[in-house]
Amino acid sequence: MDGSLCAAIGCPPESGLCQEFEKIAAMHEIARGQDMPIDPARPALVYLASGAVKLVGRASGGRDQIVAFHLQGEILSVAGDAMHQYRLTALIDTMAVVFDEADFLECASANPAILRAIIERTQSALHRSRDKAVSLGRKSAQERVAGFLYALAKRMTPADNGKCVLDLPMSRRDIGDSLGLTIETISRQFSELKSAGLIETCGRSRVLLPDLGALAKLAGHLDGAEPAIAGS
Amino acid sequence: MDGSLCAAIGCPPESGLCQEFEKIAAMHEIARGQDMPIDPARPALVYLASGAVKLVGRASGGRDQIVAFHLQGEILSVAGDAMHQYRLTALIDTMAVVFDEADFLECASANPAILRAIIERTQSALHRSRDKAVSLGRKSAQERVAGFLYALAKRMTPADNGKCVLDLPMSRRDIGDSLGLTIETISRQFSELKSAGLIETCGRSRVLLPDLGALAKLAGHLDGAEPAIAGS
DNA sequence: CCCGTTCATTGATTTCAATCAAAGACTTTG
DNA sequence: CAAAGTCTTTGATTGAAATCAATGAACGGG
Repeated sequence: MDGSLCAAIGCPPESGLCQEFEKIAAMHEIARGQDMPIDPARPALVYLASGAVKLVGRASGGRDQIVAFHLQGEILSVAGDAMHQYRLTALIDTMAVVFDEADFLECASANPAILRAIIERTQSALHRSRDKAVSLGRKSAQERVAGFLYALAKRMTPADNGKCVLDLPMSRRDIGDSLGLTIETISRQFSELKSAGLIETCGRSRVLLPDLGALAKLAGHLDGAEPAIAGS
Repeated sequence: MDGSLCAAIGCPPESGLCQEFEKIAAMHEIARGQDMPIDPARPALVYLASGAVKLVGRASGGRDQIVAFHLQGEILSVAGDAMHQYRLTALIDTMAVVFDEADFLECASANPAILRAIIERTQSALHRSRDKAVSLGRKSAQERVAGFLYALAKRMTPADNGKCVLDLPMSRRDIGDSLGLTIETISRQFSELKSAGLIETCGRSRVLLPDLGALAKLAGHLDGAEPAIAGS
């Protein structure tokens, strides 16, 4: 391993714990577009040393739903006993370290800092998943696309609040699979946002967002009190 | 407190840790239909000593999406910094113990067993949330309703595999808000399932499921290999 | 540099669930 | 037990996104 896992989870290098983890770790080099082998019987923890992946759930009929994107340095948990079947696919060439969850936790038991790091990351994933559920369950195509671009901007360029430029690391299909929409709908929404002056595109992946605030508003998020209705 | 929290998270009664937790705990008695006060600025951990709650996310325009149901004995984490606004509403009279998350983890740091219990519960919630995302994003109304009933049956009567009787603890509106559908659509799907002989209803809440296997099939879950298409 | 492939856009039509509207069933309460 | 209210069911219509179909733009290998 390269030690970046230890840095990521706050494991002190001098503790010798890294050597312990190394014993139970399985390294996987996954080329862009390839799936990571997952044993459904054994819950796994995956650390992304480099690269980026999508976690995809599949319903019958080949309908795919991307449940999360994960980037370099993140840790994710993959279930054993879920209703649906999941696979982890590399968006770009990726180096992943896979642990059997039980083994990892056994190993980490001595170190509360690591356990707390896992808790924190799992909770972030949970909270993002909940937000996704709200979007998927209750929002229009336009709101979902606007929210997607807004969230991506916030995640990739946290500082800039007015405008920003994005290089989308995923295809229209991936965006559709993430938002529960078809590629055609994604395309149409991009066109509408363009007409509305809220985005400009350049090639397939380059997007300019001139007014992040307006985008957030379109996303239909409820931040702050809902305007009161007169008489109620 | 009543000690059930310690039992739930595996905290040894003789350790004196329960007394520590008691210091940072806030008890809340919430009547059916009432919201639990949540401070959006402070992430919280909530233990349900008794009762049942729904965690509801709200988009603009008053559109509600139930993100999870939680029952007696469960622990849930409520975010501070989410895209949407969430509230925790009691389905029945509920006794909840609320902790500031940071305080709780500080207190639990000495005890890896507690941290592992939190990890396990958070991961279960995450995995269920992912399954929900797949349903919300890619499934028809019929599949969602069938899947809902199937999952509820599995959760409430884990032993019986053939048929079972449910007493729905939530209204049609709650089911709709959980599945991203309207009450009318829920009602229509119930009627269709009735005609198909897959459910029988008795009053508002009593439901008989004579064929759990057929229900699972209708739910569109992908368990096992997808049937190969000839020539591909 | 050009051709071929893949990916994205645009248009026409269909479909599923939302919405609008009304009637019927179950509870609760006086 | 009756009345009031809430929750549920059913029906008619609308609407947003899926699907079907074709064109057009970007990338990559020869």
